[in-house]
Amino acid sequence: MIMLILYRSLFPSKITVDTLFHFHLLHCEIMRATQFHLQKFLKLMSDRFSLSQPKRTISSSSSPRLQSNQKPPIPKTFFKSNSNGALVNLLCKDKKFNEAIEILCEQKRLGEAIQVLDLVDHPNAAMYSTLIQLCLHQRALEEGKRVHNHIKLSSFVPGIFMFNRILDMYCKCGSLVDARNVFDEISERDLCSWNIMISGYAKVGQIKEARHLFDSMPQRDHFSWTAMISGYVRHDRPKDALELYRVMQRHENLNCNKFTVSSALTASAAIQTLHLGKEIHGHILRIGLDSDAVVWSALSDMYGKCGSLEEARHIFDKTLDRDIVSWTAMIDRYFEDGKREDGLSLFSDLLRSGIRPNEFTFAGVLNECADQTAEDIGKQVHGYMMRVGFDLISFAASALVHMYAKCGDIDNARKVFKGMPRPDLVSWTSMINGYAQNGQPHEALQLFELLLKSGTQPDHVTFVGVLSACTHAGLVDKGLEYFHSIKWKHGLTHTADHYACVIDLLSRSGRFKEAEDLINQMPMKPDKFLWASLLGGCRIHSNVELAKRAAEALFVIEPENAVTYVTLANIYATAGKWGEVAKIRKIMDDRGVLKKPGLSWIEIKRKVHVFLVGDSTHPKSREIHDFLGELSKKMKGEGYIPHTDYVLHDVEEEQKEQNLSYHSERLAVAFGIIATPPGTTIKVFKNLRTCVDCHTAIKFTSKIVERKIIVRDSNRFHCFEDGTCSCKDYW
DNA sequence: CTAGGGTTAG
Repeated sequence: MIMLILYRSLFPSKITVDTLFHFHLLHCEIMRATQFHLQKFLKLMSDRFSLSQPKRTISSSSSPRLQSNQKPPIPKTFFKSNSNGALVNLLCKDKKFNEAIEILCEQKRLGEAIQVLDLVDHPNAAMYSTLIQLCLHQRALEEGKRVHNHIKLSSFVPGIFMFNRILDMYCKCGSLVDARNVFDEISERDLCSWNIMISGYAKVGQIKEARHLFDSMPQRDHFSWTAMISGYVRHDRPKDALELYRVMQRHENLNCNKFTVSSALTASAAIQTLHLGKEIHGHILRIGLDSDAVVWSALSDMYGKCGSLEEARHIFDKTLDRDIVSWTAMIDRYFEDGKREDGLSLFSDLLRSGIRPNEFTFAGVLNECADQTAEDIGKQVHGYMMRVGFDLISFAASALVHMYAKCGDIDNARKVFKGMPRPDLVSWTSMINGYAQNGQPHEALQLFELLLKSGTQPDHVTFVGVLSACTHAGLVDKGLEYFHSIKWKHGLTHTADHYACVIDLLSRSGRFKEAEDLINQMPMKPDKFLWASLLGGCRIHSNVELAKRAAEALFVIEPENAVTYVTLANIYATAGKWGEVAKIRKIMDDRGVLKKPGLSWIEIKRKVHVFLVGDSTHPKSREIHDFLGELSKKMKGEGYIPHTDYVLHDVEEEQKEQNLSYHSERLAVAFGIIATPPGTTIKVFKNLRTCVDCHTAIKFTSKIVERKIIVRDSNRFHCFEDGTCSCKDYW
């Protein structure tokens, strides 16, 4: 339609192949253009053609000339023609550089926008301003420096306004050194310059410098105070923040505003002091700031963190102009408090309210799904996100990857990941971890190599995934290589997690000497994860002496954890040291250590079925046990020998006296098989680690019933297929 | 849109 109108108005009497061709080109441009740009484009085109209108009427009789004179000027493409390329080219040809820069900046094409600068003889404040703004927004330090240098070399003399913008840009890009240089260069700093500098320092945690400037500045306004207060809050110094807040209140000429009170509220939430928060709440009511959505959010945050969730909800319900942030905060508050149902129900209220959830909302709900391995809900959220649209470069996208990976749906995780134009480090890490946990350690390592090639800098969390992939793949030396590369190649510091991973790696393969050496020379105290890994390794290789050392360390760190006692007892039992076994039993009784009951669950037709060990409460219990009895016979026929040599079972409270008592995962798997059509993949979740016997039994089961069976235990995913498990018996 | 607050994963 637009094409037709444009065409008629410009070429009322003539259609030639050439003009049609041009219109085809224009059409392509228009189709790519956004609504906003379309208007600009049309205006530009009509300006152009109205100028040459007289010629057009004359030439309507002689078509050849019309074509040569009237050709819409489509110059050689200087700028990428992916969208609005021709428009930008036209604008540049017309020397409308301002507009060209504006359009490129709006499309976040920073590099090209800076290129335009080089075409301009005398760039003006507007151009620089737009560019600096975008650099600031994109946190593009290098580009920002380029523009800054351009300004320095040009004839343009920046005013204080421009200086402050540059200052802010450097601060936001995290380059406080550059910012400080600019700050020191400015001859006539205004209050704003000081405030930008202070908040720059405060934001990155250089509180000392911030405070120094704050103390030495000629005069302060509420911006200065608030910047300082929020700096303290952000960097874990809530007490200093509240102290400053109190001092500020004593200055009568200073008004607390919504920014100040929200920071103060965050501070009292951080030290979990309800009465202080209530005091500030009173203050807020007195000065009438209670209608602000952000203040509300801080208020509800404070009440939530100080243990008054109902009060938080009460305030939430009373707030009239709740924005999406308030909703998100309230929903997440429920999740934090373990109230998944309340959180989800508020989320569905939100969907009904018509307010569009943002990336944070999606991320919050998806992360909850990931924690709960609620893939079903996660998928629904994903579907909703597809309908309303979401940014593929956002928390939400990486939360999706995380959710699928955590739920063991590695295919969907990969699909989302592949769809991301520029996956962030968190997505890479989730994906690597996902592969590692889902029995695809080689894919995990391949992906890590891809990450390095992409130029993204891995961090300490990424290496946890990499090291655990090596562990799962049994690649001990490769793992050690990666471990050392953390320091010498990537300049990162080893964390306790890295040490725990390497100890896991070494002790699983029985290289205890190296493991001990490493423990003795590590710079921090070994944590419980490290000792637990070591203990696990000792169990595999029956290393009684070292197991004792590891267990003793664990008894100090977490005396209440039954797993340690049970594992140690098992190691003693395997070594035939029954006296020691009895001792441990006694210690457990004396200390009142209770074993965590093992439970497994399976979701079928949106209903979750939970099983305890030896459970017979399920309505289909009879069928389940009958099925397991039949299965047991077939398994024995195939060569299955039950593992009953462990006196104290791994982690579950159970006596394996008769075959009638099955571990919860066996029951869940059995139920899955009888409740679904042949061939359906069974997916079972378990809160504890699965035991050797069940692991073997499920391997047989997968072969006998010809099903893919996925069991996610507390450690990892096991994917059983045709008699083997993806973990290759290494877990 | 010259400075400031709340949600923030692996």
